[in-house]
Amino acid sequence: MKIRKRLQKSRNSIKLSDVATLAGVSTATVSRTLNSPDKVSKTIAHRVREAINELGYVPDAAARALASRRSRAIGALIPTLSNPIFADCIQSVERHLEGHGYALVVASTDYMLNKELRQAKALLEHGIDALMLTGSSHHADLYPILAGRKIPYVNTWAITENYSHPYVGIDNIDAAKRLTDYLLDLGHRSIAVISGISTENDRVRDRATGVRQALNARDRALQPEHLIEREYGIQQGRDAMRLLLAQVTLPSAVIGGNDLLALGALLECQAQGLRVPSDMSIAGFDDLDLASHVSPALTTMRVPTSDMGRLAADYLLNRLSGDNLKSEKTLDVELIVRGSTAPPNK
Amino acid sequence: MKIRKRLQKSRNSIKLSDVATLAGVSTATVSRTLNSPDKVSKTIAHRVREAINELGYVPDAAARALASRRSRAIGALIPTLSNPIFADCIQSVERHLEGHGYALVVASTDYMLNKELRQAKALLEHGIDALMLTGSSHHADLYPILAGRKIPYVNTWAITENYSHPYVGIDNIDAAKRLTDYLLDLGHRSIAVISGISTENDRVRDRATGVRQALNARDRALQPEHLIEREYGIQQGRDAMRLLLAQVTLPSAVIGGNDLLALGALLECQAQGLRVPSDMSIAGFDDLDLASHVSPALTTMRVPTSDMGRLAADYLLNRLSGDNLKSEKTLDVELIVRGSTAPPNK
DNA sequence: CCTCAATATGTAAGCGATTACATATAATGA
DNA sequence: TCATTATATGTAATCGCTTACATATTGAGG
Repeated sequence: MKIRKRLQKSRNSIKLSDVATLAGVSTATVSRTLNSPDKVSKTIAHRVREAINELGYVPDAAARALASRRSRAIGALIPTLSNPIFADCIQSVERHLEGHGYALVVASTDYMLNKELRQAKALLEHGIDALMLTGSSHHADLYPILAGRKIPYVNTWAITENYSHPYVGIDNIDAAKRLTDYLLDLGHRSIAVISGISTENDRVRDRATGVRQALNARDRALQPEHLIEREYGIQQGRDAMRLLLAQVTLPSAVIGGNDLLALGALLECQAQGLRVPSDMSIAGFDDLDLASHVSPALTTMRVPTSDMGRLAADYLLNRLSGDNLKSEKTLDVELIVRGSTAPPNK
Repeated sequence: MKIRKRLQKSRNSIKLSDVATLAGVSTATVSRTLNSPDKVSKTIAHRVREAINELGYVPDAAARALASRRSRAIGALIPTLSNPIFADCIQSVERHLEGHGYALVVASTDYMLNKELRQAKALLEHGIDALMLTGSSHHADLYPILAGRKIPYVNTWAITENYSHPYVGIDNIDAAKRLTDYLLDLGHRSIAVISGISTENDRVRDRATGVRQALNARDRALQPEHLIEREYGIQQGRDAMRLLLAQVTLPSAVIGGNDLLALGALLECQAQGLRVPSDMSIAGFDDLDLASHVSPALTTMRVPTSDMGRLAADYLLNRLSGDNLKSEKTLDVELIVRGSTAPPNK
């Protein structure tokens, strides 16, 4: 008589059938007490639960996933956790998923669509039930793959052209337009932008577009030399500002693609003896914690980072529990006026 | 004749046996080409790979996990992603796992050991192969559970007493001691600490301990009223500094439990007209990006956040691929002296 | 009492891989 | 040339659950 030896782990370990035996019921009943308690009588359910406790039974995720075809895990694709707005957003997602028994699998794209696709595939192979994406423009293969596997997904941080895909995001164009309008209303006529890297990044592009549209609406234009792209970071903001300040025609206001770039710009101005906001107005994006504490405090567009995470998570959870609704949630972005902006010096 | 209807997802979907049929080989061979290519002849492997491509086959993670008993997912438990040092660390972990085909499941503990235990259980139920922990003191039930399931784990951000558990971390006591020594060497005699919340947080406690030890070594003591605990945050740092400045005996130097607290302290000093560092020296912990850009730039202890993530990930990956080595890696913390500290005013 | 529907369990067939063991084939050495 | 090993495949038994369908039980209505 030969006995197959399996890996150690499985031995010893208590399985559902052990619980069933101890409770004197069938495996189906144990499974039901766990997954749809309403289908089991009080008395039996109680007995089963006692058996579970006595044995310290823990269900096997893989077996459960295989049989039920749901892994109870949700994937999130973000550019990088090193950007605090994404970290905060993901934190919010995790908090909400956790409460619903879902695990969060994160993967980062480094702002590259190719990597996004690769990571998406990896997440799918690892077995996620739904996927949260960043931005609205993706690799051409992405949506088809998701559709093929019928994986619910949602875009975040941006809205979707034609509302063709579910999203929970902000209107970056409009936000940038409003910020620019605010500066124009203050009297600024020459506005520069220190932008994030626009390559493969629709949010960044939209923000630049918004600035352009606002300027054009008043018969102005964004001068090519007044648009500088840099990776998000304080140092990069400083570098960019240095370039701007070295130009022949100085802007009177600068919009940072995010608060870090804006802060860098602010610091560089101060380092060069310019006074903010009297000599130079500076505005940012995101309203990081920082923004309100620097001096002068940063005028910025506040983005509801946590709300976005929560709503995106909620949407996916709803999809997974059957609701087949679409989601087209545009969240409000709030202009926070602080000390770093003022009318220009005449 | 009755045909069982299964959920939709499974139909249509291509499975390993389909590949086997198309390639004209057995399922075992397909599985082998995927998992141990060296055991398959070139020609057959090639044929199998062609079949895979032609069908667009993607392995089913759940089935694979059930049969092989490994999910190819690793869990990470951190206090919160909202603290950038953890976000950066996790980012680094993700980057390294990704390259090895492992997925990263994150869960946050909010600095609470109970929640840590709960989340650990949740992660285990979701089926992780290994677990990365934060800190070295955990709920009493945690290690036994991990041991029971033979799950490799590693502590981070701290070292383990008696080297009783694998870790990749820093010696917080020593780091705080060195920072304090530096201030003492500058001539400071009255040093205050704005600490994180020490409850259930060994890193925070260790740092306070380090300060105490350094002071005691020079026959000084940390005055109770000179130790203030606050959550990590700029505003909290300001609040704490305000309290300190309202006291009868002012310290001449303040150590922040992290850079945010230190920065808050710095800003509050400046807001109250104190000059840093001449009137008050301020030092932080972590060396966030910020620290070097504020003015005066922050003296701080640099913690190798990304290295920690990478090394922790590496250790776990090694464990999973068989190496049964222990890990007791104490990473170096570097004192970065900048403008926010100076000898005290006489 | 009896019928019929609703409710509570049980039975056992998958889910889609991995892998121990058996078998066939090729390579090696005497 | 033949026995003896490697090397390559195939066969089929799991892995630990979920769930469709069958069966048993209970209760309500007539």
